[in-house]
Amino acid sequence: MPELPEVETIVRKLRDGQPVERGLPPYPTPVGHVIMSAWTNWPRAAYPSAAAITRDLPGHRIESIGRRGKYIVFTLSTSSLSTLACCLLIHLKMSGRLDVLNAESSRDKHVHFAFALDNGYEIRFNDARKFGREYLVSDSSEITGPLGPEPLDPAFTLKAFRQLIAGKSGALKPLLLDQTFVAGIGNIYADEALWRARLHPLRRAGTLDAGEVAALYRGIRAALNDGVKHEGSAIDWVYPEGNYQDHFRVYGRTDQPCRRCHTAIRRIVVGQRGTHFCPKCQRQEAR
DNA sequence: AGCGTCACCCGGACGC
DNA sequence: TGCGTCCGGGTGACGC
Repeated sequence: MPELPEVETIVRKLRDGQPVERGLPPYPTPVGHVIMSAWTNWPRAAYPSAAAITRDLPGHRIESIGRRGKYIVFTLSTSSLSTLACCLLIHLKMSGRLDVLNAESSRDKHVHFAFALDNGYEIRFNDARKFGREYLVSDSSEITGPLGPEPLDPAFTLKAFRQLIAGKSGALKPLLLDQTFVAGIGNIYADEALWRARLHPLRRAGTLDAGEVAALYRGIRAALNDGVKHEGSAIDWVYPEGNYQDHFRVYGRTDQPCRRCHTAIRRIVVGQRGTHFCPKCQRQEAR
């Protein structure tokens, strides 16, 4: 459920030393600090392996913290202890969160990966459902290479989007969820973008006219920008962060009135995913 | 290429 | 209260 806006919020707060959950104390930014040790008790989440990460992560300095799609990217530089530059990527998947806490404090039972810094703090990957993954690679593109463009990047123009969607023929909802098409959109923001564009989730990409392609482009950008503005969505106990859930137009609003036309929002399943839309203003047929 | 299906997990919701 | 069952989320693998 962390999608682009949630991951972006997490990255910004991590850089600034702000906790992900209200009530937890702030902490010094990890940027500039050297990793002293690494630990995991869930080897299958570690790429290339738990042994490689616990062996090779210590000694690196955290140069910067960024985001690509739904991946959190720690760019690591060399230090006196280590001579190879590399990247640590973390994908939170469903239930992951990152906490920065005093290394002496006891770890929650759902922490499966942690690394300690030279300032007494420890970055902890807390993941109740164990779907998350961490990757230590020399070049982040090894992991993020297949991803499509960043939808909020200035380079992601309407012209670029037209070229991107030109060869596509399948239904819009699965297309938006395809990270190699556009990076960072998940189930919530796909539904929200389609509502804004007035396009049915099962509409075929190849049937859109120029105006509808533009509407979809604007819908994607508006939904994601709005999500970032509200610091993401806190839709259950996993991510007690932003308040975008209070602004959902369709997601999770089954049987509630459409905010445009008051028709009851419908829920269908598309590609195993709950999909919410307004049956009146998101018509399936082409104009 | 695109689509369907399953697997990976487990906390929480729900029904009894 | 306790127990059983189902759900859902992102993604990769696999089969058609």
